[in-house]
Amino acid sequence: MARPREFDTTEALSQAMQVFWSKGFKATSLNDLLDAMGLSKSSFYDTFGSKHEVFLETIEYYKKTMTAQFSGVAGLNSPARRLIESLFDRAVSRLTEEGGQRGCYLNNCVVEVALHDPQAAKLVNGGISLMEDAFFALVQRGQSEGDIASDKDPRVLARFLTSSLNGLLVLGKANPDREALTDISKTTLTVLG
Amino acid sequence: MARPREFDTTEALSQAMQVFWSKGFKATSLNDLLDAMGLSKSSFYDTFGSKHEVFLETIEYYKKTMTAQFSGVAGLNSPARRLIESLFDRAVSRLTEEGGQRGCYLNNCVVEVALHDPQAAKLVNGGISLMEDAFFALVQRGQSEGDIASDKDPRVLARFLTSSLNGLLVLGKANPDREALTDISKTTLTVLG
DNA sequence: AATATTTAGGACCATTTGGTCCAATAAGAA
DNA sequence: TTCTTATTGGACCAAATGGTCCTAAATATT
Repeated sequence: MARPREFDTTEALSQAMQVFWSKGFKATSLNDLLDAMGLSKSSFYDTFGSKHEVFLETIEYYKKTMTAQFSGVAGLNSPARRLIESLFDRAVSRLTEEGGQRGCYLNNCVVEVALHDPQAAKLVNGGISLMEDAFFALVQRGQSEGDIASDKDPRVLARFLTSSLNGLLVLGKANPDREALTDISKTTLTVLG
Repeated sequence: MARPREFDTTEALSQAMQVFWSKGFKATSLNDLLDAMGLSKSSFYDTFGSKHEVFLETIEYYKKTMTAQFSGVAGLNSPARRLIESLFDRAVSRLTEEGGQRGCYLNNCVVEVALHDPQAAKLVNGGISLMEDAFFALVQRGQSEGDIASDKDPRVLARFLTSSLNGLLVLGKANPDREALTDISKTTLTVLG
């Protein structure tokens, strides 16, 4: 029919997410977005509608990629307990790398907008549920593999792990002290039995 | 000498904090502040200098009041372990109350601003240290009272509790589900032995 | 070649932003 | 009473905000 789109929508979305992730929603200006996405104003509004709409889409996008990553990890043959440990290890490593203090995107979104942006809140909540569910599956597997105490409710453990990981990410954002973060991470994992 | 100040600086600061706490730094406009503080623009700038300066002052203010609260709690004769438990219980209660989802002010500040506002970051970090120290003192007391496992490093436990409380507050902000939060809280406390 | 549509770029918009400054007034201290 | 200072309120500011709209060029399909 006509001239096809020159840019990759998904790629643009991914770039938008990076900016929101680093600066937050409010602190990200339209120009920040256009620069990062490499779009003209017209293309931007034609394709995405508004700043807020892109924002919502980046949350969805994050959920998709995070889920993919998680189920990638969960699919490995390593014992589930090891996988859980490595998730925490990786969080600590990332936090102590240069520029690795952005934390979890969902986490950031919760804190900044959950109270005043019901649409975003709903999406973010869905994302956190996915996280919890991923932990749940891993915990169950760990229990059947004998590496995680079987007398504990896997749902409870999953919630605990989700909360702990978020706490770790916040604290690491505030102060990326490898020793302290490792302490926290190890202590958390002792709960698995 | 001359006409005395009509408003209470501390009270105004407290009101400013409430707004920042609810809306975040960026999303709080000057008018929001003036309304909440009950000040005219002139008084505001005469007394506080700028939006950013008030913001920094509210963090200091929060630290002061939080420390007072904490050491108030720590000074009670109840067993230290009970006090720790009640801190978590209270967090859960607050989160499940109507309008109680603002979380921890320091936590919010970390997430929104730590990466781009070094001054705020420093203050917030100090606040988190105070929190950790308060937990540290309580853990030590709990250990000497025999209610907390003595074979565990109190510093490590203090860090763990700080992280956990922050995680709890974030998750509660996202989804104030009493059952889930209680699960998390209880699981956290099992670590104390 | 004609048509359809995306592209970039910029003009344009009203609103809001944080902030300065001034004038009039109010009230305590000397 | 006089002096000093705080108060309010509003005029004023430049810059940035998110967003609309239009034009002209580019690029595909038919």
